[in-house]
Amino acid sequence: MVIQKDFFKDVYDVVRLIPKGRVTSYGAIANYLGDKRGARMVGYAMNAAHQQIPAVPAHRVLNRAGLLTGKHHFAHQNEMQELLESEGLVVNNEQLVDFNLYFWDPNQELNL
DNA sequence: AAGGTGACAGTTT
DNA sequence: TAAACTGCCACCT
Repeated sequence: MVIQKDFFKDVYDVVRLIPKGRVTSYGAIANYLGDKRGARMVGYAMNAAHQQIPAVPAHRVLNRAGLLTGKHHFAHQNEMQELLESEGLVVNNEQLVDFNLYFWDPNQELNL
């Protein structure tokens, strides 16, 4: 498949809009897309994010608790944490410190 | 064609 | 208060 469904494309677009040093949650993206129940679909979409061009900053997308649930899907399991730390964020035991502080809500920031 | 899985989230016990 | 279960919808076998 050359392209992905619009839902996936929209997910990637939103993720690419996340500012450097900020993070968001799957549910927030799903909510922005209007599918509050589609949080799992967002995560599934991210599963194919690695083959998207330009690369989608999937490392900025965490779960509701701020856990790096998807780090296992990266080329290197520490890649996600390294990238987050590279952006000035702090990760402790698979969890982002002050997740709420760095949280980036598309519905709020994009002022839908 | 049908069933099972999954980078989540909300509700209930 | 913390832990566990169910609900959801698209993709894969």
